[in-house]
Amino acid sequence: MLSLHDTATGRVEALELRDPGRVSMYVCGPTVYDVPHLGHGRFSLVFDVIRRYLEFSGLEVRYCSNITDIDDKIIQKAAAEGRTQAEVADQFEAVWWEAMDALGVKRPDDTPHATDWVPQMVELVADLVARGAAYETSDGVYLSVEGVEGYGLLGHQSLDSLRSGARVEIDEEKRSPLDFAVWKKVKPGEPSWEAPFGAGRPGWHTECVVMSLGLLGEGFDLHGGGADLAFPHHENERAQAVVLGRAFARHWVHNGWVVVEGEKMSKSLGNFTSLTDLLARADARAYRLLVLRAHYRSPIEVNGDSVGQAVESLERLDNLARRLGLPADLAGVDSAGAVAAGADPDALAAFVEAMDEDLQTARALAGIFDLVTRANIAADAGEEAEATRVGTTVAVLCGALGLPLGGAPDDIDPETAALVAERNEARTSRDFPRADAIRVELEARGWIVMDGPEGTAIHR
RNA sequence: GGCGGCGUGGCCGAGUGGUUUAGGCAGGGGCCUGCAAAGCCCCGUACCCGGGUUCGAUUCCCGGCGCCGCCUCCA
Repeated sequence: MLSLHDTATGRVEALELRDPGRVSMYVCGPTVYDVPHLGHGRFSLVFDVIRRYLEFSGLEVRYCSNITDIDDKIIQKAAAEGRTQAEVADQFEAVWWEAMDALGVKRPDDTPHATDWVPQMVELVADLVARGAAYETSDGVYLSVEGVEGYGLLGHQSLDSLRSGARVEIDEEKRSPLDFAVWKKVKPGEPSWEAPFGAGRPGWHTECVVMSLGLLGEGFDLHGGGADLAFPHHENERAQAVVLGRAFARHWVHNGWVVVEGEKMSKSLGNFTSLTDLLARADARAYRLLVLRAHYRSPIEVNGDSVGQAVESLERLDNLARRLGLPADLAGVDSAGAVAAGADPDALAAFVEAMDEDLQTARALAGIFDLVTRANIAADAGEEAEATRVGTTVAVLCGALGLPLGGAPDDIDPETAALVAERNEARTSRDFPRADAIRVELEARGWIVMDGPEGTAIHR
């Protein structure tokens, strides 16, 4: 069974499930006000890999990830561009899914939108007020964190130290600077919903409590997101659930940053790269490989060099697939089916061991590359059955990680095919100057030429 | 100020109290090849600094130095 580092306890813990055999996970999705950046790509890939690995392990997974489609930034953007909040949100949500599809991130089972859950949020806020845990001010409704048991669990801070370090601006009406808005009263020109405590819109921290509990139920298994969401976002979600006496996430998982020259990548620093740009420039699998190569909680450096290195190492995988004619995608195969599909049981066990231990994808990947070497050795020796067996293992394990293999045969136009045939003739008749000239010609047309015992093969 | 993380060979990036090595990329040498490409083999004597624990530390402890993050509705 998979163990993961739990932000709440600070330790690696076995994932103990609410319902044996079934996993419910909620991952905080994007606020759709702009194109996604590399950080969004990383968390999506990390949790996609967790999800896929759980499925590979034979568990039934319900994966839920929200779209925040009402928020200050969306409203600001809409106002600046003379559009509605919904238009802005729709536009960037479309961009989001396009990027996710390109990355090979499986679609979540549920993609709740905040604006579809407002009545439930109003109900929750009313409940918080009725319990005396939240109070109304002139601009909204705030949750009082003072009485919340265990507040600071995810931030690993006591209430006192949080209070002393608080950098939020002073709001005279708030009882504590740490209190957060569960409802924001409408300002002129803003979209709003009716509520007993005044028209307005929900605070960010409220949507995820309502939607996660609403879709996955109390005590769902895993709640995740980027490391900066642990505090205050997740802390505040948890605070609401605690006040309501509702069991919340059993495990908390957060992934590390994408960094640029050692610094956290963020929009405020202006050092972010859009995911869309990266995907336009490089094989999307390269980013997944880059993410898998590092531990999910470590920072990763993403730049032209590191992406380039990943692209090169992808070649090694694709070359094997091409050589052995491996299937591109065995993603549907789980660990039980892997051996039946022809995978090596020992390699499979090593993979599972690495992954189970807090998702050591780097170690798992190293194992896969060792298999690539083994498969090539077997193929060199003419041991076809062994080569296929080991190669199939590579395909299965890559499939488990959501990393499809390339190397599928390319369509070759008739003119190029004629050149290849001519080159084969030239080589057979040992007319090497002619053969070399044709190779140059083929390469100029973007083909990679490989001569084998059975003649010339070309790809890409 | 509080809390947390990191510092590994040319680069990216794992891991471990000690035998033989993470892995990838790049580089050098060799095999194979008509020549290449791909593939295979070998190589460069890596663990920020100073103490301590230990038979032995890159790995544990303490202290430095450097870098980074969270404490703001940033993934």
